[in-house]
Amino acid sequence: MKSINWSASDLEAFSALAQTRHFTRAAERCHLSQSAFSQKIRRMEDSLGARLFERSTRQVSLTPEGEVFAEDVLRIEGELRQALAQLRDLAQCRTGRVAVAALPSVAAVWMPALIARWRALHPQVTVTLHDTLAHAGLALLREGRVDLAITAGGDLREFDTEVLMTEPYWLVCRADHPLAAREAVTLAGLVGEEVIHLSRGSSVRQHLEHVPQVQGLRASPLEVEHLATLAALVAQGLGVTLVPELTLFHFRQAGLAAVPLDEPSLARPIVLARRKGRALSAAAQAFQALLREAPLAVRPVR
Amino acid sequence: MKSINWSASDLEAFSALAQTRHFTRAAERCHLSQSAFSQKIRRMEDSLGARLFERSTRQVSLTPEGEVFAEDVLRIEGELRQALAQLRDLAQCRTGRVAVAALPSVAAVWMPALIARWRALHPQVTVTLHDTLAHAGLALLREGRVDLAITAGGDLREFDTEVLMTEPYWLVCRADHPLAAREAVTLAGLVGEEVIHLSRGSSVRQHLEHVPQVQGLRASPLEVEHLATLAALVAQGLGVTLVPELTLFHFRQAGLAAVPLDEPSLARPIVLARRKGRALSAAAQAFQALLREAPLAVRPVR
DNA sequence: GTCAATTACGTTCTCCGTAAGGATG
DNA sequence: CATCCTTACGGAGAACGTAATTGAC
Repeated sequence: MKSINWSASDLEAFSALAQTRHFTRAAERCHLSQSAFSQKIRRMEDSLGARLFERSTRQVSLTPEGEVFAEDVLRIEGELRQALAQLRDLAQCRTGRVAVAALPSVAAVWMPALIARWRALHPQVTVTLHDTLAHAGLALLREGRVDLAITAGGDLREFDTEVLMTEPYWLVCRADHPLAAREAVTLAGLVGEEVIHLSRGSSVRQHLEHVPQVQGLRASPLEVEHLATLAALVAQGLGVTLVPELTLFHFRQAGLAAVPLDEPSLARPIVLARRKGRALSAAAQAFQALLREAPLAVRPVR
Repeated sequence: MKSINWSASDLEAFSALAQTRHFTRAAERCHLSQSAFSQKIRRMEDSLGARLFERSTRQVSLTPEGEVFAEDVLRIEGELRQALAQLRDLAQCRTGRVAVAALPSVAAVWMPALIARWRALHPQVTVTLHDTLAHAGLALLREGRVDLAITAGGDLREFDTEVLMTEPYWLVCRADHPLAAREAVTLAGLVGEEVIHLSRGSSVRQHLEHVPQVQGLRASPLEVEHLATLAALVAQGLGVTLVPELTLFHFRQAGLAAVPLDEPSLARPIVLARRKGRALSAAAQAFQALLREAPLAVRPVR
């Protein structure tokens, strides 16, 4: 009546015998010798203090207790199998979900191709993309609503971070502007230009405000919330503007020109943030790996 | 990444660590050395190809995959425990049910005390008692509606049988009948008496019809279905009757007397019948054991 | 420096396979 | 007598414990 350590193979052996009602065939199904199989069943019965099978040398059948047990075992076996399979699938990114928050510019320029690659690699893993401003993205991360946040600047001390890429700025001006034809410009070359800024809530503006040389430029009294508006103002000839590379797609229109700003100090870091002390899911790890190689593939041109 | 044979102790170890988040304490809970415990967890992770826990030497926490698995494991562990417990309970007659069919006389005379003993021994095991005539009882047995049938005679070839007791017959007559005072009578001593029989459907009558000496007696033209009617007819002085011992309780009334019939050949066997080739449940086995000793305790007196 | 998890290594013990035994039709 | 389950016995490998090692705070 000694207690044994019930294992999946025990359950399997039991249900094989319950179904076949034949030791030899059940043993084959379990890839065991008939003798070992017999011992296995015997050990189970001993540990329970109950016969599970009624056997003569010619006939094997379940006892009433065995029948009750058979139902339970069949169910439990399936659940265990399913739990293990689910775990394997999660670990191998054959199923699961990953949620990412990204700045709108990142979401619009960088993510689409990346998500396309992701879907090719892991078609069964759901990706949820939140295109949010920096603050909102970090809030989602803090609450655990997303696994990863891609942001720029801000107070990131509560998170684990890594810089994915540093994003250069570009000058945007009218196509007929004297600077439009230049290969590159510097901040010094912008003295006298009227610069239209985004409003103070934007991460771009916050970044620019920390750069003394930008403070030295002439700021337009105009301040807008949206890049589309900014493009229209510049197109109208009301000034020029400075924007990070990833936002350039807003300015690809007739009448506007973009010129690289040759100011390494101004490049803004695009940061990947994770919750501190929290392990990433396998899917999130895989997505992160993709993020790390992706910047190499992204080179927006003028 | 080698596959292991998942056992109950593995699930237990996992859930212990998931709850305590501390290897040393979880190992204690599982009665394992901390080292063995650590290896156990490692083997599980290896076999899954997935980390279940995120550990530093100071901090242990579940990975996202581990959390998913934890829910499953907790449920499965409980179900396995419950299935094993239920089986043990069934085997030890700590729960369960047993159904018995018995002749009305057996049910009325023998069963009540026996069931009382049963309930003292196995209070949680439900007993269903069907007090049926022989034919109906065997039908219930054949259909598997009862585990055991207690009957007398009939065609029992399709069942496994054993004789529980052989029941002597008694003469029942008026108290003022000449034979009433006798210590015992024989069939020969009944010549000339008018004997009232039960109707041909009863097992008693069928049994008596196979005894030549009874055929030699003078049969009353009266035939009744019920023993109570029979008692009334005898009390009225319309004849005497022959009944098995277990039915005597119907005749314990003023004006009637019962005299042992000293005819071993007439004793009718009370038979316990089981379905052939079917194992009995533990509860049914225990009930059967009680039945086997019970006849010794039953000695109805005059 | 202490606490806690991992690694190393020798040992124990479970479990399996081969082979002999026994029961049943 | 053939089939099929059980018992006997020896061996391989899994799992455990002690002890040394590594790592974090």
